[in-house]
Amino acid sequence: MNEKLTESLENYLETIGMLIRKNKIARVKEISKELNVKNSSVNIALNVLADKGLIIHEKYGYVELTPEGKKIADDIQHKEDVLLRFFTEILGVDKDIALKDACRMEHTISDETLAKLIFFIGKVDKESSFKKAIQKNMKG
Amino acid sequence: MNEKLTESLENYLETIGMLIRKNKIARVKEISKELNVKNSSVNIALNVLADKGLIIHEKYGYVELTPEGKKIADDIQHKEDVLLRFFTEILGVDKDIALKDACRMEHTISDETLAKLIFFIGKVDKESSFKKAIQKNMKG
DNA sequence: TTTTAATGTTAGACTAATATAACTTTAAAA
DNA sequence: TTTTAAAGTTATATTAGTCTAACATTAAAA
Repeated sequence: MNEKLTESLENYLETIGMLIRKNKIARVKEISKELNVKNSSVNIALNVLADKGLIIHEKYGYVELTPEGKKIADDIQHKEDVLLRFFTEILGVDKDIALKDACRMEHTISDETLAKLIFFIGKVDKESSFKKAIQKNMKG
Repeated sequence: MNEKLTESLENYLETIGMLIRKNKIARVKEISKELNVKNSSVNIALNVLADKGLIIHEKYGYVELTPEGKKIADDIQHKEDVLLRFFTEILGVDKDIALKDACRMEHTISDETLAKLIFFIGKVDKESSFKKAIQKNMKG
């Protein structure tokens, strides 16, 4: 059951989650626009995700996430958020570039490394001396 | 000419570079062993890389990198090294996990983010108070 | 020098992800 | 209520990367 998804399928799930958050509903057209693919490609991916029990998609209807699908979508979104924060707030990477990097790396970072990274960001936030040292150091 | 390589082709180049560094020569068998693929898969990839002018491979002979191929191989290896150092030395990730993560992320990190990361690691190394703060903070 | 094991190559098949083009359904405008 | 444009679907094709199985070459052992 817990087969690792491909990067492509993870992106579909994440996008569906984002659209539902933003618009309440997710439609094929919106997904294809977001991912820069054709409706036909979306349809094929949706069939695969439905087979895996991660979405519900009735013909010509909206796309919904099952609880399991939502869990995965949220997990990937969380990884993106953490990476984005690290790149922008600590490394000082330009926001657009940081987002692109986060969107690609979110599929490959391990849970262990993610946990360490979250811990690191937390420490930086909580301890002002540490934060100042970083900001001072990353400017020059 | 400067078409972006696929992750798979990048891995082949990087592996060829590593084998030449380690053994002076790179052979199909060694590449397939390293990447956990079959010889036939290696052969197909080598044909593609040769077409792109990144390797030289005469039938039944060793595999060599062209200057352009070596440049790409070194570049990817460098990205891996930087990521590995960050994960192990600063985040404190277990070495095996850190290496796996680095090997996947080396294909997606941008030059901009890499540069910032190198700068960050350099600062941590040079300023002992900063380093101490990080080590102290990452233990707990 | 011949035989044979190891290595390398080629042909053909499969999977995943995409596209185009033709067709269907839905829903909004006339 | 009918027409039509937008959205969704299906069929078919292509590309990249892999595999297995059959075949070829090399080099080492007999």
